[in-house]
Amino acid sequence: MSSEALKRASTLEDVARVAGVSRATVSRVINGVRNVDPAIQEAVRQAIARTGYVPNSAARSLVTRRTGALALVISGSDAPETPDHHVGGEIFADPFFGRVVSGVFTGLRPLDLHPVLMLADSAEARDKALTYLRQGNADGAMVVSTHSRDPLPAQLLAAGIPTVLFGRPPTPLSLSCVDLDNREGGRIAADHLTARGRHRVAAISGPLGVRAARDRLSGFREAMADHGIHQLPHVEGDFTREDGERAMTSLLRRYPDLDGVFAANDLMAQGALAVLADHRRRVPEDIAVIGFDDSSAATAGRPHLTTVRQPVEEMAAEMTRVLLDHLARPGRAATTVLFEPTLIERQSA
Amino acid sequence: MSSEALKRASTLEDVARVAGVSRATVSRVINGVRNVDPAIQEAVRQAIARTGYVPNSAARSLVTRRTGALALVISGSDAPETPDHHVGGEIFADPFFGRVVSGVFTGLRPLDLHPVLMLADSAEARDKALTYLRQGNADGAMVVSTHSRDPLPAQLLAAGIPTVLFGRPPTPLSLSCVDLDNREGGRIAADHLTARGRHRVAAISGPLGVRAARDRLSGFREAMADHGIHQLPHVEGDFTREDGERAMTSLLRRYPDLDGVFAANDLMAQGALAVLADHRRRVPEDIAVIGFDDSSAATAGRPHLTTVRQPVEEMAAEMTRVLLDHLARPGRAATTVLFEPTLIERQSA
DNA sequence: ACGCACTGGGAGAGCGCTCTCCCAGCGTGC
DNA sequence: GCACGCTGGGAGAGCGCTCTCCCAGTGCGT
Repeated sequence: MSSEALKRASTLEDVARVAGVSRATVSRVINGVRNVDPAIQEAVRQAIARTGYVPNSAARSLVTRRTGALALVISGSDAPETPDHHVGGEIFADPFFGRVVSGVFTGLRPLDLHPVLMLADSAEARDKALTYLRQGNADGAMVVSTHSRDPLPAQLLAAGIPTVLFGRPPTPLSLSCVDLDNREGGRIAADHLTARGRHRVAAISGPLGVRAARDRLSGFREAMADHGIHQLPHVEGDFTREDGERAMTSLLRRYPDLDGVFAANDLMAQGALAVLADHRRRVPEDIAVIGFDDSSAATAGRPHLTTVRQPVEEMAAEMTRVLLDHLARPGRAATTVLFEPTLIERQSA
Repeated sequence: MSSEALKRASTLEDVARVAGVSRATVSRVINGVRNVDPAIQEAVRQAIARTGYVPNSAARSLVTRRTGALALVISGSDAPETPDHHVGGEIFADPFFGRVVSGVFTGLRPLDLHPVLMLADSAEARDKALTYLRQGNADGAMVVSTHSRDPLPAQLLAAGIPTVLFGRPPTPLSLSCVDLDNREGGRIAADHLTARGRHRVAAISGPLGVRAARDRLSGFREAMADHGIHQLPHVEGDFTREDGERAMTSLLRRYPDLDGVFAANDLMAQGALAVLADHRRRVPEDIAVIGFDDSSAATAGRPHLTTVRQPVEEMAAEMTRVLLDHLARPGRAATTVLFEPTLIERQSA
């Protein structure tokens, strides 16, 4: 209204003065707490409009001890920071990341919350993230922790920060988490491959330091053994497409008569597909390929990937809901929500 | 230390008491402001360690008027929210998003800052984002605004929120921005295609409501005209792989003798490649394909895409630096940083 | 010996909000 | 007619921090 509007944001005090009431009443109207006379309510609303008042959230969180922010922590393995690579490049390039973000937004949309993104890809970054959280910059944390010996979940627990994990930690913690039944996923892949009559089968696993990767592999191995196949060529990959290419190349050289491959994620399966195309192997006729995740990579190339679906978006949304629930009702026991993998049958197997 | 550590976080006051100094002195030590006697400094540090003190950032920002958070706003076109789709699914699935995030982290890493992610994909979400920013939840905003008539940049300017844009707005605003010389990128694609002897060429553009898409197309058209080619079949896509497939299919039906295609991003080029494979067209022998971006999609399939590189990570990092600069020195004039596209020659053209 | 700049620490006033008290006014039951 | 609940508004005490003053002590020049 006046020229001072330019220099200084208006405060509750200003609104109260304009409306001719006390600060407390304005606060009541804004937060919808207790009964306030309709006429006064209207006067306050007009005063707010006239002053262009916007509540200051720092002041608010100082007293409420709530920030209205949730952290989404990507706690990867310690990434070597090469000069030509950008921070977290490989993590963010993975469709998995986008799916998690999408799911988190789905869970957050109903409320007025926004995630603050943190990358904890080194001991230093982890400490900073922890400090940041302890300073009360966020009300809680959602942690996508890949590496088994990641200390962050335990640290968050110790710091008393409400936390939900994407993926179960290797040793149980009293933290809530959402996860996929990865072992079952591996089994599904094995069953499908053998049902298709494949018996000379190999696996491209994820990094064995990652629990999900281990579970997928052991589920696959178990089911294969159930089908009488005990010899299982195996190459460890790092979940990137490039590594899928490398793994497939090495597999092809060592076991030229392979007729089936299970890759622990779609990106590596895509890499395998590319190498197979280079070698003029027909998929699925000569060699069947089955991926994992059902990410956008599955239908990016030709043939479309048959894959074990992991409903990442749903899982991330659920993780968000669980965290919100913990914030709403503190002191509730930790829960684990396990999702079931499903087979998505396309062309590659 | 004591049992009260459990119930109440320690404050400056506590540290001061333990160290036997005043609050002000503790604050000085923590913030490294003014000279403090080394002995006292040490005493304060020990007191901090003993009390497990962590500064409360809400209290701090209340007085400093700084939050230490920057917003990364993805202000897309109004997305229809279908029940089966997750929020922002397509945006987050695009490698572009991950590259932006990676670049932002690169720019933020040196400081202790984390981006808070906001999705402004509807008028309502935009209002919420604006409100959030006006409440002082972040010190500034980085906006990836795609759609031409997106009102958000102007609103942020009006609200006096330090803002940097990824991509120039259609009508100049006094906001800083980083962008690619998209027109030049289109030209590069045209020059390369004609240098390869392709004359029956078509374009798959991005949505013409997006300035970058328009610029790429007009640059391409201009250069083609320079080479004597004035007839240019054109299909508008929406930057997704699926739409690339759809566009290529339609192009192939209408112009079966095409020998070159320019797709305005790699995702659509990848879709085109898949359709060409389905039609048994050899790339690049029968038909050359050139993409745009040089994202991970470029080398995902076979053949590898020849593409016009947009250094998204560098651009996002620069956007972050520009914003930090504006925050450090308020009142500086808005700047525009223009990046040059480069040709990355691979197999598809 | 005195004044004076300079160094380093303390006191205390806020920053803008919430929330607990407290209290005036009013209807109700006996 | 009076005590009593009940409704709705105001006063004011913080939340935990920063930062401006202010002031004591020290070393220096003259």
